[in-house]
Amino acid sequence: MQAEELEEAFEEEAIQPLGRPAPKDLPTSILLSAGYDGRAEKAFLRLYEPSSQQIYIWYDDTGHLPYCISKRSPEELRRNEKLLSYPGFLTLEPVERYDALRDEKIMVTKIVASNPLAIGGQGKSGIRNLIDESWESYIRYYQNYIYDMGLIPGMPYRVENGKLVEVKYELPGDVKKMLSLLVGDEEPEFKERILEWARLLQHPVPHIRRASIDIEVQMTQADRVPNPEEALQPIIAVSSVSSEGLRRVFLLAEEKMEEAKIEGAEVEIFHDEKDLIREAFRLLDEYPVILTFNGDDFDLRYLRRRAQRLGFSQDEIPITLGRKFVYLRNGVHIDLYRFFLNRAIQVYAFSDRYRENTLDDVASSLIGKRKLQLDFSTSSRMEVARYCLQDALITYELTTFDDDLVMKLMVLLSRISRMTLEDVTRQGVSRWILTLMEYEHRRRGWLIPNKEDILALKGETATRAIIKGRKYLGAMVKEPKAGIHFDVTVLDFASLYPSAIKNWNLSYETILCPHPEDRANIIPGTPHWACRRRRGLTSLIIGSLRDLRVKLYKPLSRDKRLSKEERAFYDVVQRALKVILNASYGVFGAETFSFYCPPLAESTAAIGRYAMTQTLEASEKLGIEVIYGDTDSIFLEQPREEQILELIEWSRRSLGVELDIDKVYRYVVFSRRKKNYVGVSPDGSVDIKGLTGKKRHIPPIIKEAFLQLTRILANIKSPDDVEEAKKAIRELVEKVYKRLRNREFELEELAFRVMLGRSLSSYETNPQHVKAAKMLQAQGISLGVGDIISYVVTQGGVKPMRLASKRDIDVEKYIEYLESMFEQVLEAFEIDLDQIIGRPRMTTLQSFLQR
DNA sequence: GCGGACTGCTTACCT
DNA sequence: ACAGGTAAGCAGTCCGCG
Repeated sequence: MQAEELEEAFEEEAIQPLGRPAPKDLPTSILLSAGYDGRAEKAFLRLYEPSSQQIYIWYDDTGHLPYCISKRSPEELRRNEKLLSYPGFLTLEPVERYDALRDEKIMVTKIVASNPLAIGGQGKSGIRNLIDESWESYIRYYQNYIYDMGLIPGMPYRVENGKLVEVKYELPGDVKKMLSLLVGDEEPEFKERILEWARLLQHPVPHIRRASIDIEVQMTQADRVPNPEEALQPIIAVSSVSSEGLRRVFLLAEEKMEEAKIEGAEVEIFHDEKDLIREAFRLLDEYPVILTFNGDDFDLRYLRRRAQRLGFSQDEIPITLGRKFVYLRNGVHIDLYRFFLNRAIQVYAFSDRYRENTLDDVASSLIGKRKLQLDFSTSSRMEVARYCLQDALITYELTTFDDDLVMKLMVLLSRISRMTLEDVTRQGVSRWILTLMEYEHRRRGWLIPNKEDILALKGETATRAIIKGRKYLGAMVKEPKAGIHFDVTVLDFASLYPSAIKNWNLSYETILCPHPEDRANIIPGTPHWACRRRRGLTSLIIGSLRDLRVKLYKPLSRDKRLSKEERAFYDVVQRALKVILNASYGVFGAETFSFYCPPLAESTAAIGRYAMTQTLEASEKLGIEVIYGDTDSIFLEQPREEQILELIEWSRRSLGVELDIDKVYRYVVFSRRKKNYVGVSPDGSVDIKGLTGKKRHIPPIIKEAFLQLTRILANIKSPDDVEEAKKAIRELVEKVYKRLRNREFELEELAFRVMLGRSLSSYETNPQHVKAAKMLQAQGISLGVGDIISYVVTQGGVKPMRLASKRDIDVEKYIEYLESMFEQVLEAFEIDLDQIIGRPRMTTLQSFLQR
C-alpha cells in the first residue's frame, strides 16, 4: 500500500491515540470525543478529567463490533460466497427492528465484522458493496459505538475498576418543580423527554484547559499564501496562548538574534527550525484542547508536512491528517474558523454580528480586538512575532469572552447532537440533527431508514413555490402599509415552525402514514395527512426542545432574580436550542439530508401560513389594524392593551402557540417593499431591515450617508417632528451630492465590496464583481470562493479599486446609487404626508430636494 | 440600429 | 450542503419601430 493511501485509511476510521490510558479508577470526567484505534481494533473514548486537567483514553471493554443491517435472512446471505469469505467478516445474527415507515416489526440480519473497514471504507470496498442493499452501513464506527452504548458526549462519566460508568446528574429541586409545571397535561413520553433534555442541558460545563496555536511562515518574494501541502518555507514563529495565562512565542532566530522581548509574553529563540517544531509538538501533546483559526487547512497541516520534510519520523508527529480535517493524537483540535463559518452559528447564535469569516472580522465584532497590521515583505522578525502572538491571543479569546460562551455552546451542542467535540464544531446543522435522529432510532430499536426508503413513499409535494426552481410554497409575507406609523407593536409566534411540528405531530413516519383512518386528519393548505395513532419521533424531539427553550430557558435567561452568571449560562442553553430549532424545519426540505421528506417540510410551512392568515382574521375581528406581517410576525398599529391581550389569548387557545410581544416601536417607516422597513424604539435605537443602506457591499460613502439618515430618524418623536427631519435629510443629501460632484472623496469610500460566491471560472455570466476579479487575476492575484472583491465604477466600466484612480470615477453613477438608496425611505414620507408629487420623470429624491 | 420590456443570474437580505 | 420569499442591479435577448 502506498503511503498516501495508508494515511487515508488510517485517518478515516482509525486514529491512534497516544494519550494517557485511563487508570483503573478515574474520577468523574467529561466525555469529549471518540475514535477507533486500528492497531488495537477497538473503539476508544477521550475523557477529560477536570482536576488533573488531562485527557485520558479509555478503550472499549465490551467487545463491541462493527456491523451493518440487511433485510435478507441469514440463510439467504449465507449463499453469498463473497460475503462469507470477505476478510473481516464474522457473523450473521437475526434481530428484530421496528420499521417506522410501515409501522411494523420486521426481522433483519446484523452482519458483523471485525473492523470498520470491512463494513466499508473509502470507495467500493467492503461488505456493504457485496450485498444488494444495506442499512446503517455508512455510519462512522465510533458514532455507532456512541449510539449502542447510549453515550452522550459532553456529559460526565467515571471509570470504576476498569469499567465505564455514567455519572448520574440529578436536577436541582427548583428546576424540577418548574418543569413539572410547564409540562402540565402532556403525555408521559413527552414529560420524560423534557426531563431527560433538562438533565443534559442543565449540567454545568466544566472549565476545559486549552491553548491556541498559530504559526507564521517565511514569505517568498511573491505575496502568495504558502502551500501547506508542499511546506517549502521554514516556519519562523509559533505562538500560543493558554488558559493558565501563558503567552508563548517560539521564534526562529535571524543571524545574530540572541534574545527578544515582548511584554507580557515569553519569547523563546530557536536557532534550528527542527527544535522549534519539536517544542510546538510538545505543546500540542500537552493540552486537552487545541484551538486554531483555520488549523485544518493551514497551521496544523503545514506543521505536519514541514516536519515530514525535515525528516521527523511518524511517531514524533502528534498530528493526523484527514482529507479535510486535522486531528491530534492526544487532545481535541477545534478549528474555530470552521465553527464560526457555520451559517447557523453565525446567524442564530451571534445574530449576524460578524459578516465575513476572517479572524479579524469575527474577533473585532465579537470581542472588539483586531489582528495587527503587517506588511510581510518588509516586516522584521520581531514584528512577525508580535503579529503571530496577537493571532493566537484573539483565537484563544474567541472561546473565553462572556464567561466561556463559545466553549460552553460547543459542549452543549455536542450533548444535544450526540456528536464528538471535533465533529460538532466542524459539521453543519443537518449533521447534528441527523446524528441525534439516528441515536434515537437505535436506542428504541428502530431501523434507520435509507434516504430512498423515505423518498419512495413520501417524495411528492403538492404546492407550487413562488420562486422558480424551489420545491414547495413557503412563508407568507403581507404587503406593508406604506407610510410612517406611530406607536406600533410587533407580535411574533414563539418558534412557529417547531410548534407546527409539535402540535400537528409531524415526522417522516407520521406524515402520510399508512393508516387509512388517519387520512381525514388533513394539514391545512395541503392534501397531506398526519398520524393520530402514534407520536412522531421528530415531533417528540423538536417539540420537547421547543418547549424547553420557550417555557424554561428563555425566561430563565432573563430572570432578574437569578445571578448574572446563572442568567448567562441559561442564555447559552437558550442559544444552543435556538440554533438547533431554527434549522429543524429546513433540513427536512434539504435533499442532502438523510431524512429528507418534502411533504414534511411543505406541511410545516403550510401550517405557518395557516397560523398567519388565521391571526390576520382574528385581528380584524378584534378591530386591530395589522400593517405588516412576515412569516411569524405581525405589526399592529396603535393597538390597545386589551386588544393585544385578547389576541394573545386567542392564539394560545385556537392555535396552541404563544404569541409574544417582540418589540414596541415609537414609529415604523414602510415603503411599499416587503422585508424593508425602519423601526425606531422609544429609547431612540433604530432597527433597519433590508434597506440597501445596510447591505454589506455598498460603498462607504453611501453607507455613511445612510447612517446619518438613521440618526435624523432617531430624533423624530412625534408627527410634529417630521417636517424638521425632512429639512435635515435634505441638507444631508445635498452635502453628499456636493462631495460627489466636486470629487471630494477617497477611492476607498467608493468601493463596492462583493463576495465571490463561487470559483472564478465557474460563472456563467459576467457580473461586475467577477469582471473586477478577473482583472485582478490577470495581475497574478489568486482569488477564490469567499474572497471579497473591492471595485469602483469608472467611465470605462468597473475596475478593481486598487487599479483605479480618482479621476476615472463615474460620479453620475454614484449619484444614482445614492438616490436609489434614499428613495427607499423618502417614498414613505411622501406617501404618508401626501406631498406634491414631482414631475413624472423625476425621482422622488429630485422632487424632494426641489421643495 | 436603437431603446424599452423582459428574463435570468447574482448577491444580500428577512423570517 | 437547513428552507422559501424579496429587493436590487446587471447582462443579455427579444421585439417593435417605416
